[in-house]
Amino acid sequence: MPVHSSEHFSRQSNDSSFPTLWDELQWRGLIHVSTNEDELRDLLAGEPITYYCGFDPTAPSLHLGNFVQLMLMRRLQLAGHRPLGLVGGSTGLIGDPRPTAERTLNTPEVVAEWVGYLQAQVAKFLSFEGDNAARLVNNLDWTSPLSAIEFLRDIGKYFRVGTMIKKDAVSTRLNSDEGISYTEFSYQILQGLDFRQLFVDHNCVLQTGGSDQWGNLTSGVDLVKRSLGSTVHAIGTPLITNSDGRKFGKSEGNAIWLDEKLTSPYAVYQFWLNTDDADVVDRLKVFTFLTRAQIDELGEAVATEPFRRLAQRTLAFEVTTLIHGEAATLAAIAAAEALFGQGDLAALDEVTLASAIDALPTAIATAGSPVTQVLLDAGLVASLGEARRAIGQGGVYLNNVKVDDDAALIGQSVLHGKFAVLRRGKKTLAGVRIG
RNA sequence: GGCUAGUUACCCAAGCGGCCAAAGGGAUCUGACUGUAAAUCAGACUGCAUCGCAUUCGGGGGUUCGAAUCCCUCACUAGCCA
Repeated sequence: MPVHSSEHFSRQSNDSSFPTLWDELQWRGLIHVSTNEDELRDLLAGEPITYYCGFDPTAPSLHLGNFVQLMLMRRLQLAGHRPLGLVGGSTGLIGDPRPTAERTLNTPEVVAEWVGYLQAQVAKFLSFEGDNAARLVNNLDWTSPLSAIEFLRDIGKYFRVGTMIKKDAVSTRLNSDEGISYTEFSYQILQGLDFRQLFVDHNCVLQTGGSDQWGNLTSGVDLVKRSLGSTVHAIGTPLITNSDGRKFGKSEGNAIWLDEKLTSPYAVYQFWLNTDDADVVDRLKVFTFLTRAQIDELGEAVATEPFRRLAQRTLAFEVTTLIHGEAATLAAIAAAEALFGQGDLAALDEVTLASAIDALPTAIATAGSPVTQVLLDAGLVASLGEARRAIGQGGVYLNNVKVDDDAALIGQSVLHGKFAVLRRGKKTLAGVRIG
C-alpha cells in the first residue's frame, strides 16, 4: 500500500461552514440521486461508516470522469468514514452495458494488468493511515470461486428479469438496433453481488458511483435487502457536462487520463485552464477542496474581471496539483508561461526552454526536415495533406512565427541550436529537438 | 427454426447501376474577433498528389464496360411468427 506524507493531504478538508457533510456535498453538486436523502444525511453525520466505489479496468488508466468519484470518496473519508476502493477484476471481464454499443472483451491478462494500474491510481487519492484507513478490494476474489450453478441458485433467484430489463442501461440497448448480449445483461447482477459481499465482509453500507451507474448501484441495494433483510444506501453523482453541451473531460477528442504517461501534467493544466467561464465555478465546487467562501470570491472575479481568468488559473492549479503534485504543476505553469508569454521565444534561456519543451509532445528532426513532416511526427496533424492544409490556412507557427510556405524547413529557425517550438492554431504546441 | 427489415466515413443519416470519395446534420480542427473563454462568421474534414491517382460504403464471392447501388453467401442486429 502506498503511504503518503501528511503534507500530501494537508490542503484537503471539508468546509466546516456547512451544517452537515450532506449539505456540502449537495452544494458542490456531487449528488444527483440517492436512495434516501434524510437517512443519508444522518448516516453521514453520525458514526463512521464503511462505503465503497468501484472502478472497472476497461482502460489502463482512470480518467477525469472517474476523478469525480475519487473526489467524493476522499470527501467522505475526510469526514471520518472508511473507504473501500474496489477495482473490478471480474466486472472488468464482463463490461457494463454502454448505451451505444456492445463492448469488445479484453483478455484476462490485459484486465489483470489494468487492475494493478487502477489500484495504484485509486490509492493516490485516499489515505491509508488512521482509524478510517482505506482498503483496496478486488471483486475477482469473491466472484472467481463461484460456480455457474452457485451463481444461478444463490444469487440469480433474487433477481427478477422484469426489473433487470427496466434498468436504463439495459432498456436503452434493448430499444436500439444494437441489442444486448446476455453477458452485458448480467453485469448488474455481478455489481449487486459486490455490494452484498462488502456488506457481509466489511459492514459496508454505502456505495457511490456515477448516476449512469444508478441501475447497478440499486441492484446491490436491492440484493442486500432481499437476501439479508438489511438496508444499505447508494449515492449517484451527476454526469459532468459542459454548458455548451460538449462532452466534459475530452481534449481534442482524447480523454484526459490521470496517468501522466497518457496525459502530461502540462496537458492536464491546459485542459483546466481552458474551462469556459460558464462552467468554471461548478468545476471549482466539484474538483477542488477550496471553501465555499473562496469559490464565491472566484465566481465574483469571473463576473467582474473575466480577462484575468483567475478562477481558471486557480482551478487548473488546484486540480493539477491533486492529480500530479505541486512540483509537476509548477513546472507545467512555468512551461505555459514560457510558451504563451509575450516575449520572443529566442530570448528564453536554454534551461527554461528545455523544460518547457519537455512538457510538450516532442518530435525529433534535423535542420533539413520539412515542417510538414515534423508536424506529422509531433502528432499535431494526422497526415501530410492536413499539414499542408494547416499551413495554407495560416494555422502553423514555428517559434511563434507564422509559416507561410508548405515547403519550409525546420532548420530555417532553430533556438539555441537544438530546439524549435511548433504551434498549430492558437494553442496546440509541440516541441522539436534537432538531432 | 421461419419470415421481414437492416449493417454507409468519428456519430446520426441520405444514396438504390455510371454525374459518388459518396447529400445533409452533429462533433472535431483551422482562420477572423477575443481573455490560451463563450457566441458569431468563414474554411477544412480518406490518403497521396501540379483538376490526377489509390483505398473506402459489415466480410467473402459473383454479374456488368462500369456496383455503395443487382445476385449468392457468411457474420451481426432488430421485429414478428414458431
